[in-house]
Amino acid sequence: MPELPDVEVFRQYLESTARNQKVRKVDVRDAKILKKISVRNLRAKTEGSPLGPTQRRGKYLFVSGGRGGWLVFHFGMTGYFRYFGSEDSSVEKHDRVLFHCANGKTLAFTCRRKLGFVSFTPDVGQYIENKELGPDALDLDLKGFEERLDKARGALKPLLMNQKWIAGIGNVYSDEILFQASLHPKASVSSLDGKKRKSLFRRMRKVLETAVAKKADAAKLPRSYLTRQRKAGVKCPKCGEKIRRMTVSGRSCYYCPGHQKNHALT
DNA sequence: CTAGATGTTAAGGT
DNA sequence: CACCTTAACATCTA
Repeated sequence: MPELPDVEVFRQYLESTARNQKVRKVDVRDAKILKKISVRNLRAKTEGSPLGPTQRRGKYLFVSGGRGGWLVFHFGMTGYFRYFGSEDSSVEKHDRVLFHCANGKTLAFTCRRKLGFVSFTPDVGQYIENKELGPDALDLDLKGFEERLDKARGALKPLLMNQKWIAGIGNVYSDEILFQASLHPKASVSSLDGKKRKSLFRRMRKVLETAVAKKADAAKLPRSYLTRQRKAGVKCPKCGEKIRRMTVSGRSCYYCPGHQKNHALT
């Protein structure tokens, strides 16, 4: 479920495992997972250098590959890292790129559906600019958030998921944030008064911080969280109403009709 | 067998 | 031009 909290956990995982390990050999098992770089070039840029430091912006993870620039990881819907020693584990079916390190261990970029990718950039700032990524959702203060709200229009859920507006929030956490803020996913930005705007910001931070602290594990989230049981028909942990499913901008959206009401008609 | 699943983005429409 | 929606991507599971 790679949204901001998941990617932050992947970042921390890499920092506590493969960080500073020199890459001995890069094994690209499926070249289609590479974006805008050839196998040959990736190897030339990465082999012989240590991994890290790391940097994250929204759902994008950047890992310094030494003097040549930065590895870029995007996890799509099913990506994650595995770090293993040849003894306790081995290569699995969906491992797409393997970073064999000098210490004998391997960092695998695993991605079942191949919607994620591995890329490379000489300049992180430039990469972010090209993608037009908005500020990281955990790197924005209330003032900055309100300034961006001033420029925004339309429904809240698609706005939260718009990576150019704010980076890191996806389908699951946008539902959770709106659930916690008691705002309807289709409520418009213009329907928010000052109090609701502030509440949305606070809940956004709280949800993302909590998710990171719980290692992005849905089962470990507080009982009051929608994400623990994100499906239609279950009882809302806040008000007891039945959780409902609807489609919002092409994605399935779960919400509680009991405490997330849309007062502004559209 | 079919529908749907956490993300991004190209393409088409308003 | 800006914004919104849909389809496509690849693969697995309910």
